[in-house]
Amino acid sequence: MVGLASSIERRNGVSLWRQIADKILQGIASGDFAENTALPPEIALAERYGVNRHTVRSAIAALVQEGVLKAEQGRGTFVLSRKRLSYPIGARTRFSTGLQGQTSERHLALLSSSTEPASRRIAEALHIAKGEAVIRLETRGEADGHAVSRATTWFDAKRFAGIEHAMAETGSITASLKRFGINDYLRHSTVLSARHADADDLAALDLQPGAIVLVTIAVNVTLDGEPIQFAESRFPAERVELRLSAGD
Amino acid sequence: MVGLASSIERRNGVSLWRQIADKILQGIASGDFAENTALPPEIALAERYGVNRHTVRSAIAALVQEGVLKAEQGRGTFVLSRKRLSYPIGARTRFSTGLQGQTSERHLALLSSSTEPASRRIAEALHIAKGEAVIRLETRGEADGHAVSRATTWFDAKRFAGIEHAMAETGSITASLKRFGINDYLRHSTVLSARHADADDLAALDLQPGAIVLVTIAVNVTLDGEPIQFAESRFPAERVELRLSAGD
DNA sequence: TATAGTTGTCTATATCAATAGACGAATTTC
DNA sequence: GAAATTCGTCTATTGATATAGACAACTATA
Repeated sequence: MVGLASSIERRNGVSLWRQIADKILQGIASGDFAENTALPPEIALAERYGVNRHTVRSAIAALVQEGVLKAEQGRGTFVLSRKRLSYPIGARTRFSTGLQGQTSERHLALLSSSTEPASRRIAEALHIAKGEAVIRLETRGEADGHAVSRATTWFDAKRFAGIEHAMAETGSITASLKRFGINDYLRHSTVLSARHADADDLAALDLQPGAIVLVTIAVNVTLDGEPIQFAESRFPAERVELRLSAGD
Repeated sequence: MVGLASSIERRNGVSLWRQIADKILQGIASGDFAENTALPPEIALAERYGVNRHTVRSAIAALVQEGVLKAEQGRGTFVLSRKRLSYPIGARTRFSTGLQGQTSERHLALLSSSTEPASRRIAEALHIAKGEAVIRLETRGEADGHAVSRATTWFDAKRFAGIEHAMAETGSITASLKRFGINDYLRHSTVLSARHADADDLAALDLQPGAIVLVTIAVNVTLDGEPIQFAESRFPAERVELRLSAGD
């Protein structure tokens, strides 16, 4: 659709094979390379991108490793089906319900939890004093066995004492908050950015180095506007897109 | 704030010096390295990231080239001030008003325009038949002389004939739509993703290769819900963050 | 079965990326 | 003025990246 010719840059800190791999991923996302069909042969790709066949092979090898492509000697290299999940963000953003219909199974896995003093930023967001105790949860969102998010969440430790146990049992923030008398809550604000995945993201989200993560920083509030949760979530850009609904 | 130890990955298609450069940028964004102060000396940075001093120097050289840092022999390397713009997205998303208060000057520059048949995707979004003529505008958002967005926008050619001239004159979508009797409009939907900048983005947004762009795909509608505009916008992640307001 | 088309493997070469060490040049501090 | 600190430049070495060419292995098709 947009289809602006975007060529390859050299000597820029990003190796050619990774740039080619990214272009192939883009091509799959944009529909240039259809799923379950063969990619153009290596020689054609090399010509198309103006690089050597071996460089294309390096890119393909990386994508085979990532599970995006499957190479078959003598036949061709095939695009495996891999749809991006579309994660809705709005006033009623919730992990599980947001992915309904796109996956058969999803839940939040609690990786670890701890209690720590609130940093200035978290204290401001939660309307508590700096240094007050907050509970920090490290979670991974999983859908059909694939990691789709990696989040760090903070709650006021006084008000939500023991929420880590509720999370571990239920695998759901919404269900855990119900135990503290909160039957409904709203997304107050979301700030969005993107960066390269760091080592923690790579491990938790099963990504290859150089991958991009979408980062959201959000505050959830009760219906009265009282802040209850501060969270930073990372989504693998190659597997997830964020859908913002106006009327939500 | 989150402060998870994120170390450096080797042999991954992204060179160490670019990874270090990205980490320094992150450090500036997160406040670890304050603006208008000196960075830790090269040897300290090399130790901190576990690489050779020369590798750190390569990273610094790239950031000096980008205008983020300034090195002074004998004194140190200094962080120049460069705050991320915070671009609000909601039902009333508009380029100019959204940045009010953060910049003294901003406008949309029209790079080029053309008329073309609507692709399936654009036809669906604008509720017209596939192949109908649409006007395509290529624009660059500028704030205080810096490029902050690069967008491709489509309008129904029948209804908005000549809108490219209005855009060129006014430098504003909102003002241009007024000439066609549209005094107000709403953001109907936004889909958000991220990827590495392509060659066109690099040139238009004055980025270094390897940079990340945030991508939004949006549909604007009249108050009656009639779609009038389809747009794909790219924002440099290192200079812009997107702020999503729930009540907007 | 023969041929064309495609991926897989091998060798060789040139350039880039990263490390290592030494020393020069400019600035600040004592 | 001397010393310490810090950035700038140079040489050398190693491993990763990229190109080039040749040929083997496998598949599909005429």
